[in-house]
Amino acid sequence: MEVKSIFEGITDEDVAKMLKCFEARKMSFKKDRTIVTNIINVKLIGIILSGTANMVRYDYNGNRTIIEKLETNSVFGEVFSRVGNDISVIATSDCEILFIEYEHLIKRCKKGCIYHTVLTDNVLKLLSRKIVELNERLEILSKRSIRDKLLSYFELLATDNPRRTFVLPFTYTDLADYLSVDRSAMMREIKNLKEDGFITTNGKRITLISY
Amino acid sequence: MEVKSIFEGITDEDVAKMLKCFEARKMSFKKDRTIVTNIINVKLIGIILSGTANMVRYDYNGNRTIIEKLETNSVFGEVFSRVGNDISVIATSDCEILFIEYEHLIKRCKKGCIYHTVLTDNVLKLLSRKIVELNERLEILSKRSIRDKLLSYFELLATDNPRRTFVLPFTYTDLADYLSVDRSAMMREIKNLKEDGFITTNGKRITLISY
DNA sequence: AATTATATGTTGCAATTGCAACTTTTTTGC
DNA sequence: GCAAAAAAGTTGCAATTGCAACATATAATT
Repeated sequence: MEVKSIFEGITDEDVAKMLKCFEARKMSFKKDRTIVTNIINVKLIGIILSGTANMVRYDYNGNRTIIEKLETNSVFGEVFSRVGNDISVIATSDCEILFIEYEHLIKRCKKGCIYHTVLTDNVLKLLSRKIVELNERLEILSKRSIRDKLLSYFELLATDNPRRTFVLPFTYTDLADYLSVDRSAMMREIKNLKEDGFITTNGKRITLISY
Repeated sequence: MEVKSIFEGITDEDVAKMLKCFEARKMSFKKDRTIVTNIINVKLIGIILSGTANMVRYDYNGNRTIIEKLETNSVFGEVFSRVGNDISVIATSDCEILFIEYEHLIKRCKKGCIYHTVLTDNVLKLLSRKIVELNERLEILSKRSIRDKLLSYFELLATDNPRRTFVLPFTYTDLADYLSVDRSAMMREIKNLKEDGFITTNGKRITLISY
């Protein structure tokens, strides 16, 4: 998840110049405050300089879906994340956000911003990475049972850890909203997975058991 | 869905030059043949020059998921579509596919391919568009009932049509695999939607009823 | 430290879904 | 135009899920 900044490979000095040219604006948000709503047609993108946030949607039944966890250097906005009129980004800790117009990022400007090529390459990589993440998410949501959703998400988290253990990046309540399932049904299924010997848990530390 | 070619804005002559430089390869596939399997770590991308294909996955239960419908000018490959070891692209009609190494698309080459900037912009747009599509898909799959999945997919298809009518781009069998639900349960729910006055159908032509 | 709020854990029950096993209709290939 | 294959349409039934309504544990706030 170590998202690199879109300014990777550009000196601080040059970044500062570009930001000025881009008319970038920095804003601060307290925990639990709404950073943006109704992302549709907003041509701004936001970069999280510090803090964390969730991108969420509430449907007409009042069900919350956590669309995406955003961390430092994460980027959000219409192009990067979502079209739709019911999406919000909510700070889950105190945040500093940098807003830039998307067009600036990809269009070469007339002024002296010579690093647009580097920037474009970085944006390309970021978009590719986003696509990979979205596909991972899709693979999980396309599973037909809560059990399979949990197992494929856990599998993803355990990847690259030989001990097949990991710490949930969510509360269990949030996990249910991330997997789009009922919380109590999910808890029941986690209990079943433990009883059936698929996992062991210790709070948010979960270990996948292999035979 | 009108996907523009990644070579949009470049003359045929120059495209031909670039393809040579890229060592692009054109291949033909008959209907129902497998175009690629196990996309993981394949740094090639494929462009559909003619015909249609589905990107599919079979899970260990034998359930098929249609990840994506691919049409003329659609692009697929690890960066554009999916990491994973169980994905295939299957021709749904006779197809011509152009294979190019991804690196060529985004790296400026030493030879005389002067249109890399245009190409990069096109790839950027394509990736953005893909992200939008993936998010639409995610919104559908995150719905908790078959009814809501159907309704939000239908809503998407009816968008921009004042008559709120559209033709399913799928067979009903495929639609079930696209929504990741059981086919017979889906058919039952479609019947319920008709009885409850949400939709009318005539074969694959469906009309959403508004009050 | 006490109070409040939030998260975790449980369970009965009703509704929804998936599965299996069919029939009927439509499409495809010869 | 006929036979075979695929798709569409149905239904009973068992399994899974969501909902509601709790109890308990943990974290946050004053």
